[in-house]
Amino acid sequence: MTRGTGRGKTPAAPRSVDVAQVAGVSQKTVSRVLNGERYVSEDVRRRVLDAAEQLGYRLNSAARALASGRTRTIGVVALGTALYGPASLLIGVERAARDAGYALSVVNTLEGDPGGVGGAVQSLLERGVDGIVVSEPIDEGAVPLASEVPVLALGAPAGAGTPASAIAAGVDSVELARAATEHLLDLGHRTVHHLAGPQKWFAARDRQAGWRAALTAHDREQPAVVEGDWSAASGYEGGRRLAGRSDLTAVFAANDDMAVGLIRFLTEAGLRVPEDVSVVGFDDIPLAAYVLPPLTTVRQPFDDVAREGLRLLVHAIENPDAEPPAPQSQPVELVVRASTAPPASRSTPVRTRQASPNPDGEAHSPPAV
Amino acid sequence: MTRGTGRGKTPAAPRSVDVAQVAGVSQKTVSRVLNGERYVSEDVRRRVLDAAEQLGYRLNSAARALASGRTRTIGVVALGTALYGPASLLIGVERAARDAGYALSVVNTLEGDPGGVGGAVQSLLERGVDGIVVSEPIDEGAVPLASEVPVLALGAPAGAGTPASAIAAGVDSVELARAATEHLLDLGHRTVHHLAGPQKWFAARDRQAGWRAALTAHDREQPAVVEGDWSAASGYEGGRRLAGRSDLTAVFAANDDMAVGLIRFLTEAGLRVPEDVSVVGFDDIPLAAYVLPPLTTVRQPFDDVAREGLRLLVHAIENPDAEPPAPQSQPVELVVRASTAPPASRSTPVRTRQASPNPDGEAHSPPAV
DNA sequence: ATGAAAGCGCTAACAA
DNA sequence: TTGTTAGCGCTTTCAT
Repeated sequence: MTRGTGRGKTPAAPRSVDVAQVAGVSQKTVSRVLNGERYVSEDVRRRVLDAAEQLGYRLNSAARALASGRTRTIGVVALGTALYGPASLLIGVERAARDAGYALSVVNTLEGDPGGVGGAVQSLLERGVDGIVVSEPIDEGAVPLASEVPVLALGAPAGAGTPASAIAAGVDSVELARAATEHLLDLGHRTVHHLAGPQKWFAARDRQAGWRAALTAHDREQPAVVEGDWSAASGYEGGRRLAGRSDLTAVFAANDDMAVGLIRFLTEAGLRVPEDVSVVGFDDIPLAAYVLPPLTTVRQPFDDVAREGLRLLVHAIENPDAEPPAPQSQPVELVVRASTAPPASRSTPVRTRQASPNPDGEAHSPPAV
Repeated sequence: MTRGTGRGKTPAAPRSVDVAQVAGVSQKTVSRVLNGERYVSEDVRRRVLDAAEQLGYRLNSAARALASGRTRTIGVVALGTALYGPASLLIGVERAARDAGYALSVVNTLEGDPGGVGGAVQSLLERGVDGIVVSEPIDEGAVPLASEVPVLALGAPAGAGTPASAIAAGVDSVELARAATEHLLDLGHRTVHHLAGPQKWFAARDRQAGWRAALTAHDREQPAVVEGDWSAASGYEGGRRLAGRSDLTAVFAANDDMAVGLIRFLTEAGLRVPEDVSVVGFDDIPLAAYVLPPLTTVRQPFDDVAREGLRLLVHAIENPDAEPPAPQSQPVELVVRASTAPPASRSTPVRTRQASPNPDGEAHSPPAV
């Protein structure tokens, strides 16, 4: 195999030997400079860098990976959803990885795909990643997170379903959910209903647990939970199930999208938000402040979570033996807007309109503003 | 360097030679089987696969990449935003790449980072990617898309600013925007105002061009464009600038988020949507059907776009010389919901309320429902 | 249809 | 502080 030195179209990319030759040093020295190792004179360093620049040299990371056994790549197993939470986490992970000098290889698992996570992890290992991030894992029986590289479970509670070898990081969703629920209780509501996320998500369970904890702490009744799938559509449907309850004055929805769907249903059913029913969401999506009414919600510091998780992962990669550094907890931030109010303001219903049968409102019916 | 055969913790991963030995064939034959090459007897194939399974063999893709010069990896340069459009495109790209047998390496560029795209492309080339996708490129002077591998500009119009070597794919945003605008004209509005996206985005320019084309075709007046930054917040601000116009009965917003912010402002300003002002968005985000009023918008087939773009890219990677296959165009889909209506219905203003000074509505003001 | 040998471009160990 | 020598685990010629 001749390196296309002939007059082919591509003039063969320069290698580190070429740089070495131009700089008048050995190839190993070039390697030293490129890796920032110690014991290189400033003079030599300059010459090497100049030569590299002059030749337009670019490191071949496949060769480096083969020789070193490391790829400086972190694999991410994500869910392949454009939901605000997962998407934000992915962005945070990418940024943190890049800052730490790692590239990112992303594999999505279709939800419901059996063995999806396992297969994704396998393909990443084949790719030689140095570490793996499983973002927003869902609990589908045994998750095969055990592997020869460190694994970060982003959004899973430590211990729950994850093997001890895995690192866990995330916000304390339980605490956030509790804060959301208590906000409603503080406003004077007797109890708070819950529109939950799909229970195979750890995130959904945590939020439900936080809601339950708040009610328990205040010794309130715990209404039956209605479960959605995170979508606004399911929030709308959830509204249909909740609207009939006689003690419905406050709802904690497990995410903002469902809260929006819920509000739409309640509004169409003639219930005013927040006069008749208060609603709290979760996430603080960018639209939350601009829907009508502006949504009271709980902010998730996705960027901080991703950054913190990656710090732990990179530490585990680069110090295989050392104790993991102490995780830092993230601050709770409740954002109070206009979708919550004291229950007292239940006066006379203003409008009474039937909920439209088609949630899309494709028809030109007068809008509910 | 001894392959950790000593009694270290890790028992050294099996290599293809090991598989060959177990199967009783040469190492090259193992390679043949693994790559699905022809001329391997069914018997040998079986033996090799069994041996591989038995040993728990996993291909070392760094070695493969070094030897073959190909990584079977596609690099993606994305914008690092959780906006629905870019996020959806990324998901589509990942799926399509995986289906085609390619892994994905993702690099985000912070918007406003000078030379961001260039640097990202460099790092991907260093990583040895076989092709590059630049998602939702923005026009910041010369985009250095020229490179030794095929580049797909996803969301850029063919030709505009992209070198000839690049492949372009995307929806025909101009056509979609024209359709949105014509929907409003068809309803009887004399003209349509435009809340545009940031003009350095190709997507924003295309939508504006489509809007202008529709007005020109119908010989209508073209009101001054108000520019936002895609966010609901900027839509709200845009509303402040638009609300004073005397002929404001219809607005085409360049994306759904801005439309939502705009509607919020108009509502607070005492203008009803759609009775006083009709609003059309762009994207059809999942929430579009559930905000109040449900948003008339134009659907972008992100998944189709990504799939089609990747088809072209993979073709270019695997057939460097061949002509590119003909791109398929995507269907226009206008989703009519409740935020648009004929202008005639302008009757008597019902409420007249000042726009609140704080867009977040943190106060417990009665909601605008 | 299968095998032998060479080498991809780098880093790791050991010298000097 | 710098250089020498071996591989890393595959794919690629070229034989057979």
